[in-house]
Amino acid sequence: MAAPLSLSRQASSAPSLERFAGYRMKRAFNVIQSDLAGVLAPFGLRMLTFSALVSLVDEPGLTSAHLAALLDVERPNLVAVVEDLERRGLIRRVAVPTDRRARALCPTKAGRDLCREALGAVQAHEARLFAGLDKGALMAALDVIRTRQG
Amino acid sequence: MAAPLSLSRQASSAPSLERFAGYRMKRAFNVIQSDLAGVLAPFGLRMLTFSALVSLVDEPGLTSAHLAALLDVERPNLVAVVEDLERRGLIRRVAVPTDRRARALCPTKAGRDLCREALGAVQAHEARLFAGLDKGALMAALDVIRTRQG
DNA sequence: TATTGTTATACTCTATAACTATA
DNA sequence: TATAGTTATAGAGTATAACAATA
Repeated sequence: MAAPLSLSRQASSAPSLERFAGYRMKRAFNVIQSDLAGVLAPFGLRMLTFSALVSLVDEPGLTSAHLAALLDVERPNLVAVVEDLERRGLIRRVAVPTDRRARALCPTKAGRDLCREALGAVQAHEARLFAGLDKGALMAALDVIRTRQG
Repeated sequence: MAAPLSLSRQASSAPSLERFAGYRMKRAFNVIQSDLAGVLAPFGLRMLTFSALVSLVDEPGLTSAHLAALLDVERPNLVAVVEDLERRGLIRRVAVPTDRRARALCPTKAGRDLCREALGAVQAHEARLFAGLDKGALMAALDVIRTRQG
């Protein structure tokens, strides 16, 4: 595939777009995301469902609202996720004695088991993806960016 | 907002999710993306439109298919983008003598001007966002990830 | 046969508005 | 009033299938 017209004024070896970390990040994140989707698919999990399950195994009893705040998504987006997890017997919705509106989300044994397996697969995936890279430094940089809204 | 049930078995100070670079990257990228959208909005540009315009200023005469390959998106997704850019007089579609199917996409003076202004705003934004960080190292790491599909 | 640009379409992700039942 | 969970909905973003014109 050659360029149809040679209108380029220079052999611009450093395209402007590539000078933006935001652009490179988007491209890198696309790779990670589609890769990760492939890793999670065999478990019947998508990224948000996986994140929710892991969070609930870490902190059993969270409500939907707490979970939404933790994962930084809006509450309505968790409805389908929680329903999916419950329908598959991975979590239970437990009545909260002190607040009849709320439902504590608790992982079942099956949920904890699936979570452990999926975590292992994701860990293996990241080990491959970040081999040779300073993952700690990368994560630290990402955290700085994350807390720099505005 | 206190946890409704104290079912947590431990004061798990390092949540499993946070151990994944993919998760941190998603969160960091969300910040960058919404931030960047705010920077580009005053110019009437969205991320993909901005990327397309910058690419065309860098390499005038690219066809839609070339642009799609360059930006790693499917061709149909550029139709609306190119139409938008042309309707606003930022690019022109020039007939290609050697291939009557293709149309060379060429930025106009207005397009180059808007591109320069938007590039400046995005650069300023990134300077703020990455202040104190080793942007070069971060970009290098992102590139390694990007080329590590599968 | 293959490719360009295009249409139509669909799916994912995620946000807002508004309802209900509680608080 | 405010909050928890939910419904309905909408808007990005992006992908696939298929078509007409051209190669």
